[in-house]
Amino acid sequence: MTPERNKATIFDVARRAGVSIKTVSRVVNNEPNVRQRTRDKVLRSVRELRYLPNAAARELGGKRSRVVGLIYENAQEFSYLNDLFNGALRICEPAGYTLLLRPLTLPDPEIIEHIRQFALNARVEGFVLPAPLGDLPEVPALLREMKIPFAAITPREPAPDEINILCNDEAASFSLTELLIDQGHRSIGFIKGHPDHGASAKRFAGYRQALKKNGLPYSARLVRQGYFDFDSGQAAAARLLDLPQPPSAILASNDDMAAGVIFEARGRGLNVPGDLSIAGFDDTRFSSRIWPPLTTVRQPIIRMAETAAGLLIDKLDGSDTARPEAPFECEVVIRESTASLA
Amino acid sequence: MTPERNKATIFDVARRAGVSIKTVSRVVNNEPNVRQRTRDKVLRSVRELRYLPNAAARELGGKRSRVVGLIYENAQEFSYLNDLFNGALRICEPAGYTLLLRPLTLPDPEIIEHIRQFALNARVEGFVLPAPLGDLPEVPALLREMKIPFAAITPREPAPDEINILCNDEAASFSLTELLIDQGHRSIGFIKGHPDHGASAKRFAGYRQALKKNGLPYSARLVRQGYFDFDSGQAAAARLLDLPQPPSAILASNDDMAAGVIFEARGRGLNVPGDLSIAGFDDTRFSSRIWPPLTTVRQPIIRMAETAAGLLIDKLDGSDTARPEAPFECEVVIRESTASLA
DNA sequence: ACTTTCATTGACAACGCTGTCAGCTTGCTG
DNA sequence: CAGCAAGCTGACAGCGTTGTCAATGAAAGT
Repeated sequence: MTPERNKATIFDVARRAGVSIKTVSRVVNNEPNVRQRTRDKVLRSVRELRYLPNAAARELGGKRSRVVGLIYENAQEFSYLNDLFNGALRICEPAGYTLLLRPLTLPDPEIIEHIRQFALNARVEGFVLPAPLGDLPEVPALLREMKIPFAAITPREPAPDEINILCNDEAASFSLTELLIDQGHRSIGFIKGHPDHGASAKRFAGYRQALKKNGLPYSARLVRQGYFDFDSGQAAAARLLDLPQPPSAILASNDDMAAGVIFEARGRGLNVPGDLSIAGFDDTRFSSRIWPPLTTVRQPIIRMAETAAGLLIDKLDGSDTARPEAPFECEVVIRESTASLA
Repeated sequence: MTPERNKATIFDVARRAGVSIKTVSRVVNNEPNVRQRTRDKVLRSVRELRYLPNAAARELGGKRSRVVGLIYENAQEFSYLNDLFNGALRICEPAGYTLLLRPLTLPDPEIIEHIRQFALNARVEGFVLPAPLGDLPEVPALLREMKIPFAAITPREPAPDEINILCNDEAASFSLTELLIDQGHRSIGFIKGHPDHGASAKRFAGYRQALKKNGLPYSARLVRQGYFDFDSGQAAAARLLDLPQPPSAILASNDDMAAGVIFEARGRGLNVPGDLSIAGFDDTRFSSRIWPPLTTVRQPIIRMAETAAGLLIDKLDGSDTARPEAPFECEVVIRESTASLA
């Protein structure tokens, strides 16, 4: 069944280089205490024989699987997942790590058990933990209990000795809100994100701060709860637009919901952005493809994922360079779904 | 570094059950020639000790990695990839296989080398090969050369002894075109898909057949080449709409391009579907979320992926039940981007 | 009852690597 | 130039399975 494979083993390399297998092992694993000349000899025969270490033997002998797990919520926006995966993969692959994906469906009372099984079955050495899984307290708790290191990509408070990648959601939300205010909007609706996502609170906070700083009143009527999906965005928009004095702009906590707002506005014959300005978050693949193209906030997900994977692997490899990461900067992308109030 | 793991080994199980490790191995691997009573005894201690076979030892001893690779074009529509992955995973995981993803960027002169490296590094035993990679002749050729079985999900001619999952693209395209004809459209533009995708030709063929059967003339002017992306769809639409006698309906070979057509139509102040009916293919996540919601064709990707993975694993496991699969049925989804000609 | 056959079971050698530890070289120190 | 530390190298024992093959037990045929 199994196809023919790379046949050269560490013995072949050792014989050809005239050293012991242990020395080959040292060279291949970049361990210290090998004379340069010896190292070169070994590397040459590695190349000549196209030697590829047998991962199974490596794991069995060395207790290291070199597997990094990436668990995520299945309902997440695909472009987010795609960036996440590609970013992490770009780091893991050259470092000799295998990146394993595992979707999880929320809510799920057995989620902890599923993660545990996955970690065990796949021999995961470390996890990349994107939002919203990193926001659930029990997930980090489980990993701590299992003593599996993880790199969270989520706007929570960074715990000591744990890797946590942040971006300045709050500041971005602030800017976006100010943009609308600068355009003359005085009544700005806000659709909150899923309460289990840490980003939701941050984005909401940025909105409130911008109102406050610009002397605009905060009205709870203009704020609706959403759940990051299209339908909840549409529903929230419907209620905002049904208000006796509907807002002239709506800020949705992500683009899916913003798309729902546009959908609802169109259904009511409203002109966007003429009658209603709309902005979102995330700069999804489709944000620029819908009509009108969406004003939104772009997170550097790929770089965040790269950093997360990089720090995690450093930790797994023991090259513990403890460096506190500065939050990543979000970027406001201004498109055509927002306009000055006539 | 490596966290504490499941400690029970095959020896522990064997001792507890009062048998040899080989017998435990037999039971765990569902091999024949074990008395039922013995099997039960072993299974009980497996359960009691929460025994989990060590995958590395298994691979080292048995030469089987139980890794299935899923390579895909990175530019692919995410929802397609997501369905693909989830479908395949749903089969692989319970069967004890690890599903490994590997994005590939096209075009890439070294793609073959990348796939080869991936197969070697990850010890891939079998591949799920979705379009358009399965359409490239060199990819199946490489896998045949490496003697790695694969299950292609692509509308090519099924090769003997190879797994190939099909769906009736052509018939779906035919239906979609007839739908427009039934709505009174007599001048229907068509935007072809990427020439490297097998589906493109099928979809185009269905269009032509429908015209022919309904006695409508075929005009090359009404056909433009696209590349499955939004921009090429928009560009093609621009040229069709610039025609002295523009079509009253446009059929795009996928939804991304159809979204581009809508975008272009809106930019010109055209009313969709009032002035122009538009339909696409694939029923992307956003197809129902853009305005107007898109009439399109839905493929049962998840089921296709499940079937592909299932047949592949059967083959890897040696339970070779050679069964010719009937093509999967696509489903025309009628939404609001198409309407009767006034 | 005595083979013969086949199902069932176990002993033990791989599999290809890393960890441990001992031994041999060097280079320095005084 | 002895004496010692540090650098370098190799021998060898695992690691936890599966594959091979021989041994045993049970069923069937004569």
